[in-house]
Amino acid sequence: MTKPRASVTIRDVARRAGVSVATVSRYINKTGPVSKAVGERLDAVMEELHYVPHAAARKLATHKTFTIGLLLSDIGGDFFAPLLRGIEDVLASHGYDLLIASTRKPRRWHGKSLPVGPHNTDGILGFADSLDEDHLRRLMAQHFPLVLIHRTPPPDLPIPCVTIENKAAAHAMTSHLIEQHRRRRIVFLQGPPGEEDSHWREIGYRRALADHGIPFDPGLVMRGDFDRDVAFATIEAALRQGIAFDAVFAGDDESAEGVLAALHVHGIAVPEEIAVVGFDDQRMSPYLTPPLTTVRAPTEMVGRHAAQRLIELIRDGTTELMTLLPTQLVIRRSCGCPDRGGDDS
Amino acid sequence: MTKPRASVTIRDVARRAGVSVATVSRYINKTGPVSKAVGERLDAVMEELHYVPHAAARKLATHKTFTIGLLLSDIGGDFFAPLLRGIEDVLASHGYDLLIASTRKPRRWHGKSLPVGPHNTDGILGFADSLDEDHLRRLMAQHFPLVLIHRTPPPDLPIPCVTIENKAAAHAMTSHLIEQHRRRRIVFLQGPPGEEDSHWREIGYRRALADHGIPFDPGLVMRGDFDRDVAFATIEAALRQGIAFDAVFAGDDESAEGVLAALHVHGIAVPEEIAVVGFDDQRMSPYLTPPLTTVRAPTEMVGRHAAQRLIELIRDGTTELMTLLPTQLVIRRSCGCPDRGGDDS
DNA sequence: CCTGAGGATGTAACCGGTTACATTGTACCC
DNA sequence: GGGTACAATGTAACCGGTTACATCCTCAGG
Repeated sequence: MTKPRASVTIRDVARRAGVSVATVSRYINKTGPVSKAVGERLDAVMEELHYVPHAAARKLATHKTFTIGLLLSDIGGDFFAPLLRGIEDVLASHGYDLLIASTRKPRRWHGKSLPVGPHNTDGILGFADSLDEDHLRRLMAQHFPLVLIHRTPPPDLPIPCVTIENKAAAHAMTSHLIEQHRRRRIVFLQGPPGEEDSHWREIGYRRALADHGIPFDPGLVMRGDFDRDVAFATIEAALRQGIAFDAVFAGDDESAEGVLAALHVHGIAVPEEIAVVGFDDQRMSPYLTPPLTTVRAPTEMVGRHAAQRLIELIRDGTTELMTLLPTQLVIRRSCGCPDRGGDDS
Repeated sequence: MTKPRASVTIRDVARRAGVSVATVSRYINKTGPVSKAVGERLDAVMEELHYVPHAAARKLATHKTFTIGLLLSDIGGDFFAPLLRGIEDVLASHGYDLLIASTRKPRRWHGKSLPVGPHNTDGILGFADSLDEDHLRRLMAQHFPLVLIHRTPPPDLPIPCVTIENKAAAHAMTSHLIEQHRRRRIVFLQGPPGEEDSHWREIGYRRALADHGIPFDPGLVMRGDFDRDVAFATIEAALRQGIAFDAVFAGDDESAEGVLAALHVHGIAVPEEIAVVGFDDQRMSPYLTPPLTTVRAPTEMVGRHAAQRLIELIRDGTTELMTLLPTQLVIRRSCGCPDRGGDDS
């Protein structure tokens, strides 16, 4: 019923083939010479017995797990699928397994010990704020391979990270609104407090204002939390207070959706009265009304690069510290540009 | 540089605390009596040494990995994020780790041996067609815990599975088109060949036709492959051939998107001339033009139930064989129903 | 005072691989 | 013919935990 405990071990294979376990191990791992005849016999025996080496035993003996851990602060969202696909694809092609740990609540592990680490993986990928600074310092102290995704490390910690070009894109987007569409009072909707992408996007926004001689008005920077409903409420409040603005640069597409909804219920025309742009280019963005002008984030590439960096770090002990992937403006209609027909999707 | 091999073992802890390894192990696992005084000393020492038990060693000794494997035929898409979230959440709450193996190409492992199995996990979750029938038989023969997701096992294999109510929903959706919107020539767009969800949806569709006395026309069943572009091409071809139809039941929302696009470029009014409905209720579906009437699939719940079933199977050696989760019609505009304003999102 | 029960702890075998080292055999070269 | 090099293989220790079993101690009951 429960456990026939029939698991086949390397000794069973060795006995059946009339050789020693060392020979079997060497043959499997190509780690020493084995005669052709014995090799063939082993192939046959292993096939016959359905032998599969026990991962834990191997890990214990070699101190290599060939597993990497991925820490996510929140699984779900459009973000996650392409990121994972990129990571998984690269890892698989190098023979690594992927162990995932996630949480609904951001910062679940802050202060606690991590579910992945030296005891069960060869290295870890940490997304955004999934790890706190203590974790980073401890892991570095142990020389444990670690790569951050969408997050830069504290200045004194040389931890490789992979993230996207936020500032330049935000600058370009803001400049587009100013130059092409003559907007001057542009609201910026921030992400959650401390969110790094949002931080850089805001910097780019401010820089663009400065570069065009538009004074920065702190009253135009509002909370969006990368959340549809928060953004909706924020814009409603702004309208009610009579704050004047002619464009909204939402921190991400999620909040842009809320902005569009709020303007819609108030009967304000987009883009004629108020232009709206976002960031990320999510799946639904082309279908919003009007189609959302935004910035495409190469999320799958982020995953691929992060995995690549980590593997190099494990193998060579070193890799590039900073990988910044390019982003790209996606002009649709919500900024005021004309319909360009069969756009991408 | 490379490996300071400074890993702290249970013997280090034992020595430092002046007790034997057995005592330490017993204390950690609460598997035998340990005096209060020693317990406190051990707590202190473990904290001081940052001791974390080595997972592989424990697994080897206990023959329990506390890890489950998830096999995906293709990661990515709106589908996976909620599914994974559900799985991860339940597993984590029971102390299980999640090992993921995926592929871009469907059926990558068909005929080959699997990346997860008895050698590295306590049980596996298999999504749709990720495993072939040989895999299923072999795993069953070894009594290895296995739960299928969005797939039912061959009739002679008692493998638990978790899937959604496709037939009843498809029946209800088709009936809605017939009864509420007087449609009689309804195209059904199939998923990829062999896709099980699609199969049941088609059964529901046919049953509804029969129940309303509408003769089944095989010429109205076409390929959609759950793919936007395939669906687009199929509808274009149908229009060009002059096939008469007044509604399209797309096998999923992805293909419904293609249908809408094709009808749009041909200047056909939806829903006035042709009604369109889908299945899944993806993120973008409310934003299509017109907003898509579809069926909501409780994907996160599927993940939760599957994980729950597997854990029961591992713990108790048995669980329910079939879990069928309810789906729900989501009426929007593409079927011809009037706008109901602030719909869900 | 002796005995038995049970609490607290230690000793050592074991899980299933890997690998350093030893051993044997054969071919090759001088 | 003797020595060397190297291919092919075996022996046994080791990785870091768990756990069956043995030991020792204390305390209650007769």
